[in-house]
Amino acid sequence: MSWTDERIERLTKMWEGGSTASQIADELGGVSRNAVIGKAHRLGLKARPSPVKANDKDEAAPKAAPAPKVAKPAEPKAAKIPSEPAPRLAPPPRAPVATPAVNAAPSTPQPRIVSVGPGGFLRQGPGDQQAPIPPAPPRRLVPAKPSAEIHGKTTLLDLNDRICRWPMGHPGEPDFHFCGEKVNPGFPYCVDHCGRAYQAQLPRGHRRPPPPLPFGGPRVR
DNA sequence: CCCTGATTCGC
DNA sequence: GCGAATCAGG
Repeated sequence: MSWTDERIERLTKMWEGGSTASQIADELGGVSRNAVIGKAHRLGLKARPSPVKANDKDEAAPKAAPAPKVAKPAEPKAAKIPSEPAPRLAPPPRAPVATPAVNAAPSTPQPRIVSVGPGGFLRQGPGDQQAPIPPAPPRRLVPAKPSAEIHGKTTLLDLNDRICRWPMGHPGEPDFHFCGEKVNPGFPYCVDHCGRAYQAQLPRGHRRPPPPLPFGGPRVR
C-alpha cells in the first residue's frame, strides 16, 4: 500500500480526531500501526497524549550520567563515533504573556470523539449520544448504489442459510457476489461447492493434489 | 501480557 | 519516504 492523498487525508483526520494508531491502521488497511505512527510524524502531526510523554519542566536536577542504552541489535563493523549527543533543541523563548483563562470554559462542551469513520464522520462514545452532534456533513456522500454488474447476482445481503455462500470473484470488485445456488441441506454450500469445500481425508500416500483455491487463488495485479 | 505513542535506522 | 524493530509508560 502506498500513501495516496486520500489515505493521508484520512490518517490526518482520524489522528486529529483522537483515534489510536491501531484504529487508523485498521481502518485504512494494508498498513501497520507503526506505519501510521511513522507517517503521522513525518506529516508533522504529533503531539498527542502518549503513554511515554517527554519529560517536561526544568532539567536542572543534576541527574547521573544518563547512560545512552541504545543497544543496537546489529552492531555495524565500525563502532559509532561517540560524538557529542545531539543537544536538545532549546524550546523557543516563551513569551510571558498573561493568558487569561476566561475563555477556557467552553459553554458548549464538545462531544468526545472516539474515532473518525470513513468519510470523516465522527464516532462518539456511549453517553455522548444525547447531543444532536455533528450535523451531517454536507459533503458529497453518495448513497451506495448497486453497480450494474451486480444485477441479478447474489450479494452479501441476499445470503441466508438456504443458499450457497461460495464466493465468486474477489471482495471489493464490482461484480463480487456469491454462488446463490440452493444449499446442500445441512451445509453452507450447494452440492457442487460442498465438493470443493469438503475433501475426504485419504490415507497417506494416496493424497490427491489440492484443488484450486476458492477466489481463483492469489490475486495477481 | 495487553495496549499506547516515540524513536531509530536500514532500506 | 517508509515502516519494522525497539523502547518505554499505562
